[in-house]
Amino acid sequence: MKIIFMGTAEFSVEVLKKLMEKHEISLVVTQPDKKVGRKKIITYSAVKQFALKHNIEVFQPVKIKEDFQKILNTKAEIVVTAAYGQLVPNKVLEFTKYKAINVHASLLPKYRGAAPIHRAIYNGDKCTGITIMYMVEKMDAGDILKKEEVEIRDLDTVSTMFEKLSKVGSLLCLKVIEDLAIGKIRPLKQEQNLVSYAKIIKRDEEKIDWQRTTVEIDNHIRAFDSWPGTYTTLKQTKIKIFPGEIHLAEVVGEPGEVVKITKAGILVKTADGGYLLKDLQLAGKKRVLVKDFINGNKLLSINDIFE
RNA sequence: CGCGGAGUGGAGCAGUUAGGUAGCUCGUCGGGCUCAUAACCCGAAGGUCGUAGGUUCAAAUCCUGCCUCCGCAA
Repeated sequence: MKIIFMGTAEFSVEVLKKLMEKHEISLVVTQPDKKVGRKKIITYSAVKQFALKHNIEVFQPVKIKEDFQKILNTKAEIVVTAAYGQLVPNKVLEFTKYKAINVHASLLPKYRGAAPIHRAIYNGDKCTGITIMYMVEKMDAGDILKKEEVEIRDLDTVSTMFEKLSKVGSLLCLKVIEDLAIGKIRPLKQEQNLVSYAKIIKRDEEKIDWQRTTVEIDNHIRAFDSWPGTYTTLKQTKIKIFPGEIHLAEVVGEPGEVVKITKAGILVKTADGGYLLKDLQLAGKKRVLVKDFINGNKLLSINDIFE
C-alpha cells in the first residue's frame, strides 16, 4: 500500500520503520527543523533523520492547516500518523481511499492528548496500551479500530514504556492496515463519559513534592525519567533525581529530610515512609551513583532538608 | 554569537583568589584482626593535572586558542 506518514518523535520512527518493511512510503511529513541545545544547533526531527537516511521525500510545513497542497498532490491510499505534533486539517484526513489513522499510546478514550505515557505512570496505572483509531479534526477523538493492552511494571519508567509501546504500536498499526485492506475491521465510537485527557507536562511539575506519599513520589520520578526528569533542591542547588527505591519501613523526620546516608543510598523522608535515592546529578555535573556522590561531596549531611 | 558550571591516579572531590614537593575520601591489590562482615588496623600500586601554545628561574594554578562533558533557557 502507498502510505503518507506523519510523525516527529522517536516513537514515530519505530512505527515508520515497521511500515517500510511491508509498504511503500510515498511521503513523510514532519515538524520543521528547530534550533536545539546549548549552541542552538539546527536539529532534524528523529523522523526526518530516518527518512533522509532511507531516501524518502520529506515535507515540513510550518502550519499544516494552511500548507497541505503538496500532500494532496501525493499519491497514497492511506495516511498514518504517530506523534506528529500538529492538528491535521480534514482535507488531508479524507483524501485517501482508507482515510487517516493514528497510533496513540494509551487505551482510548482514556488519556487523549500529548503525554499519555507520562500520565499513566504518574497516576500509578498498572496497565496502559496502544490504540489505533481514525483521525478526526478533534484531538484523538476518532473511532477506534484496534486496541492492545501493555502492562506497567513496578520498575517501568517512561523510557521503558516508550520502547514497549512503540513496538506494540508499530505491529498493531501494520495489522490494522492489513485488516482495512480486506475490509475486515469495524470502527468503534469512543464512549464519551470515559474520556480523559493527558495534559502536556509543565516545567513546575518537575519538582518533587516530599509531602506526598512514597508511592506517589516513585510514580512521579518514574513517569518523568528519562524525560523531562525530576529534581529537588538543597541549599539553593538543583539536584536531578533518578529512580531509586521505595522504603516502606517507618521513618522518623520531616518530609524531605535526609534521615540516613549509607553506601546503599540517601534515605529521604516522605509523607508516609522513605525514598532511597541511589542515583542523582548536581547542576553542571555528571550523573553519579549516590555512593560516589557522598564521597568527595561536602554539600550533603544528615538532617538536611530537600525542598 | 542565549546564560552558566566542569575536565586533577579506576570513582567522587580539594588544591587555582595571593605561581614554588600531587592531596583527601572511596575503590583496587597485598597483609593483619575477627565466628564473620559492606566493619576495623597496617602496607602498596596507580596521575602527560582535557589538549596546543604563551608568560616565568619555576605553571594544576596566570594569558590565548581548541576539544569534551553537563545544568538552565528554548
